[in-house]
Amino acid sequence: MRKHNIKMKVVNLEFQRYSIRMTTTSLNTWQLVQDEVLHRIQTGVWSPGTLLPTEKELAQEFECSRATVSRALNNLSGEGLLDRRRKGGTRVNLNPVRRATLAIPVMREEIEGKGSVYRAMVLEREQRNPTPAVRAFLSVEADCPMVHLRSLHMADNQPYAFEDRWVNLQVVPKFAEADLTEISANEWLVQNSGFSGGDVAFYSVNAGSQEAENLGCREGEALFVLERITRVNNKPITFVRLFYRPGHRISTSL
Amino acid sequence: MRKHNIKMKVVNLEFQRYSIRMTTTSLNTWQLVQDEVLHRIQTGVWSPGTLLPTEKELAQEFECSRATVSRALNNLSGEGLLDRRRKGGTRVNLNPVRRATLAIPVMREEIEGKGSVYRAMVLEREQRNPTPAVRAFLSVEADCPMVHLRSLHMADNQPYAFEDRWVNLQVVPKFAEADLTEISANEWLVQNSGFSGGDVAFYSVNAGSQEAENLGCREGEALFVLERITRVNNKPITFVRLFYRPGHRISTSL
DNA sequence: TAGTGGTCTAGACCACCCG
DNA sequence: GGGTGGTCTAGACCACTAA
Repeated sequence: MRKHNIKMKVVNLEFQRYSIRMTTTSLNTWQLVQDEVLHRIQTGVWSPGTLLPTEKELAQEFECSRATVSRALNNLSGEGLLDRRRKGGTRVNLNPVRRATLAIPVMREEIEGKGSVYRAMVLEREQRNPTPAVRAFLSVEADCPMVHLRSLHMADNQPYAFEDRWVNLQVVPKFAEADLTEISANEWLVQNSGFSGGDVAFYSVNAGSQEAENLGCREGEALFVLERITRVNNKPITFVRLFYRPGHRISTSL
Repeated sequence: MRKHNIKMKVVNLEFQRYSIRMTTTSLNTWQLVQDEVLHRIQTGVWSPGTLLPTEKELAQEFECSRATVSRALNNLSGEGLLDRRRKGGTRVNLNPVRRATLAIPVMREEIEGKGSVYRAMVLEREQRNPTPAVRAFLSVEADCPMVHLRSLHMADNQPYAFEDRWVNLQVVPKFAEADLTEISANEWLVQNSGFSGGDVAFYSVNAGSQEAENLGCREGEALFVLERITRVNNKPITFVRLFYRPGHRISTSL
């Protein structure tokens, strides 16, 4: 996309948003194309359901290569704004399913990132077989050796999150001797075992007596819960529930 | 990346995972490269902190173009596994910050996607100025004309989520006459106004009397809340809180 | 079956930034 | 300053699928 000597329509649109462009310093062609397409969608030039010109046509209009147009459109498609299919062309999604990307950091970084001092303490640690509920969740055998941990994550010496974790010793037997005074179970596992996938869920529960006691809140208070199953090679390696203190929220931008 | 006539090491690794490859039918070069790099990370060939070979070297090893290697590595970087910087090279992240991508669909699609019948009812609709709390959230003036809506989303005639929404009539004046019997407020806004960005947050609250009554649950039960501010052109257009019925969870895979 | 987007290449130039 | 990744191109072939 040449910055000068360009079609009238594009010049106008670029000019309208020049103040924005000046600040964001987006000089890349694919970003300019993406912004321009986004702008046309937002202003209704291409309303929901509209069939966009082909990549080749857009490449001609913007005077850039098809690959560059493709990158821009694929980005918008990844954000849920466009629906692209071979032969069918590219359309503006009727109901743009926005996808929110949440970062799930290590607890230490989450807390230190807020400027607080991180500290963790292991409250309870036992080696045992899984409870029936845990067994069902992880689909492991009844006699599978596991470590059950309860820990507390502190921010500035205030309870921040209560952790209830099961670790599968069949997959990571060395965890039985892991020293968790320096690093947390999560950090140990990240550094000492692979990682291939898992599931995350968020939900909300009323605090039980155990959570209330450890988090220093009333029983029954609504707690935000992050639940995660981590697998390596399709074998469940750990199952963890993180009960955040009341008022915790996770947020992101669209 | 040629499938045959390839270095011994790669052949071996491909062979080890052949059963997986057979099922996933990933024939693209960039996917093969990505899988291979992922595999080397997971098996510790490239442990956390390790500096990877340059794109050019990897392109030579995999016998493909640098652009293809670049795509594979950039994908992994986007997933938080790699840290890439010019001149600095590509490293395996020490603490892989996993990013979970959550889809935030329109309520109708969320419910119909579960095979249930969707129905929505507007419980209350009034035109008024914002409360101080809403004003602070949206940073609008005190005399900004708004519509305050309370609605209930039903799945198979059971309460599914309770919605508390404010719409900024300064930005979308036509909303004042919107007919919300056929489509929901969200759908109306998606189709009748642009969209440029917003913030989403998830948290958890105890059900108040209003939520309990409408969702048919006890007061004090822990509810999962999705809160969203949507903007067009940096002007707040709507602010919505969705209180899901007890037990609701959102989940995703890593 | 024809037309669209998906992928890949070889090469080029450039911006960034570590040493 | 030099080496890395970031971007871009022109062209090619291919996979999918709507008409």
